[in-house]
Amino acid sequence: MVLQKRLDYGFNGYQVPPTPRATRSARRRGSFKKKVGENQMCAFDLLAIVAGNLLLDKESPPSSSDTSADKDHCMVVNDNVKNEWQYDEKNMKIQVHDQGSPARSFFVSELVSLGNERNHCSKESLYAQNGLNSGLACTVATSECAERIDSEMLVNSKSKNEIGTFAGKLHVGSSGHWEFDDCKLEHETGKVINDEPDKSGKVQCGTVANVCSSEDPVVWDGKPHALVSSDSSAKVPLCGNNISHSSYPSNGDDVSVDGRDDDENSSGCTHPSTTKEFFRPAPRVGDRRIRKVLASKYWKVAPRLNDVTLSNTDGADSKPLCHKRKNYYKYQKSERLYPFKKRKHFACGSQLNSEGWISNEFVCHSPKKGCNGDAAGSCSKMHAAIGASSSVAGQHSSFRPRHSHVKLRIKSFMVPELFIEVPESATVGLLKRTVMEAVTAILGGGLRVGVLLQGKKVWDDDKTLVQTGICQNNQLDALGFSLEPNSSRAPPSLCPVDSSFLIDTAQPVSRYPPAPSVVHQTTYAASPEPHGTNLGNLIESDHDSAPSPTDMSFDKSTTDSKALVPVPEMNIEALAVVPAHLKSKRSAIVQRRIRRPFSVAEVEALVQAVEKLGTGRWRDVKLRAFDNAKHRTYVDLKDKWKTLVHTARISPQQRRGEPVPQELLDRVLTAHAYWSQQQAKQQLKQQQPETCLLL
DNA sequence: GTTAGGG
DNA sequence: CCCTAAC
Repeated sequence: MVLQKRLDYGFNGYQVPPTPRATRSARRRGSFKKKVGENQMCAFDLLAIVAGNLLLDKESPPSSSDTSADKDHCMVVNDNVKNEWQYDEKNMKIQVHDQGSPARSFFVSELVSLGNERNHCSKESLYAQNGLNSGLACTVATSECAERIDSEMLVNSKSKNEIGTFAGKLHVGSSGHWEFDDCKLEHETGKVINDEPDKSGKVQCGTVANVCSSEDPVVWDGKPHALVSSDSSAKVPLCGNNISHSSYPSNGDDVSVDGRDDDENSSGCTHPSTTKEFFRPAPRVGDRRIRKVLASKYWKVAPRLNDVTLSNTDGADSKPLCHKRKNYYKYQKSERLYPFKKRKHFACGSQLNSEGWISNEFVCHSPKKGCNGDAAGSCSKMHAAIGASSSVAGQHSSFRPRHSHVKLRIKSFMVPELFIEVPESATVGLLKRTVMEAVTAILGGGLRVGVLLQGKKVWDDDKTLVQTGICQNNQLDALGFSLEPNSSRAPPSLCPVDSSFLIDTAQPVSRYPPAPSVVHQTTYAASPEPHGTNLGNLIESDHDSAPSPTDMSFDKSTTDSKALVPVPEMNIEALAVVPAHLKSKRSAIVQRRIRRPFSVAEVEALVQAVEKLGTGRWRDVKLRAFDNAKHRTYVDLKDKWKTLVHTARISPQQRRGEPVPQELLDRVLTAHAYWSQQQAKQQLKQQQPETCLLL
């Protein structure tokens, strides 16, 4: 049975994280200080800022809890915020009254919270093992909401597969930052704590973080909730890893950076989620209590190797972490997430449930039939609903009076279509996990933000908002953002998406030549040493990330006229399909590596190495020519040689992909023939003595 | 861990 | 690019 579902979160959108925060690295860079000034900010900056909400900073290792936080506690309870939130039902706002800072208001819609089953979190999930799966999104609930929440679900993180969702989105319409200084962590109790469970319409803020026990340590990655900050100041809202560390500059001028190194925290279950999501029960929604869930954690992918070491410098408690690390390596080795499998069953007729529920719909199985067309558009539906908001964040003007700021409010991001396949006998729990994995695959795949203006994609990152016209009010209405598979802009920890995808779809190939090969060729040309060279060194070590279109610098003369290009239909391939006939719960998540076509330079390097070393010594070839190309295994090289030989034998018309110079193909054939001959000779020599002995 | 070959 | 047998 194939289930196809499109997930809608809230208003078909990713949850907007209420609190833009800076990761430590971001704080180091001071990027959070960036403001959006229409006169100085270019499109790229805007992208970076938005992306900052979406992508986890790879460099930020999972942080531990802060001074006031007990390491062993998985639960973050923040009672600092209590009674400071005033929910304005009429306007669907939350007014924040903070000492020392002006009141801020947040648009609130629905709530999203995620309950993770504990064992899933700790044992079954690859993501968990990789620190991806950590805990709950925290929630802030009105008492009304709280009543609706199955307390068991929230309280007991061990519960089975409870994914409770209060779909919703949050609009943060302020420049303010939230600080949670007095968070306390409560071990093993994943309960939402309402400091003042009154029913007066006030909003309680309970933070549920990383619900897992210390025996099931999960590295909290500190991943911010995705999303969108409508913070008009547009400070890069990278998420701080630690709730207690989170110090969100409220004016962009001063950022307190906690110098503590969180990495030392090694006890399990450490990194509390800092996210808060405010919600109110969806009005007029009736009994829609549980909806889809997005946990912030899924916005982060595995940390880099050294990040994984996290916490572990003191050696204590290293065991679980080592375990985790091991898994992480495994994950690393298997490379990044990639669509689980090619879509053989494109959805023909997936529909959105108006409520955003997962409705299981049968999918037409027709393998090749033109479902592609339909599906192809789905990714482009990831566009964020955006509203130009002048109502929010008016405070900023006071900070930087010199520049007029562009104020944006991104209401939500839409989750792209998902295709899910589960056996009929699958349990609901499995279904939930499957969906979660699918979502994770997307989110974990790394996203970048595209900017659209009047339906057209703005490619030129260097243009200022003024130049692009984004700052104009009427244009703001036409401004949109899209989430797209990320590539180079993503931290390495984020899964790169097949570069060819970007090149093929999001980028007109003819106009913007694929960068990897460009890089290769230039580098290669730079050191035209003949034989004996380690060609691999000429090949950039890691082209995990192909430059995204936004990275490319073009001739200014051309970019000007092409700053706006039609939004290409996204390749549905970028979306994930979850095969749910899980052979085993673990292997279900193992994903195919992304396809990385060999560049001409790589082919040349390969040919040269094989000419020298011969076939059958792929490890040597790898070391010699591709030592720095981590993503090329010797098996890859062997396979490539295989295809090269095949390619050389077929007619040019039959060849596909980036054309390989005939000269190279000739060398391939020559070398292949030569080494085949050598091999035959070797075998003969070996057989000779044997036969002699036999005789 | 490598190699070879089928899928 | 994956998988796996064989070494």
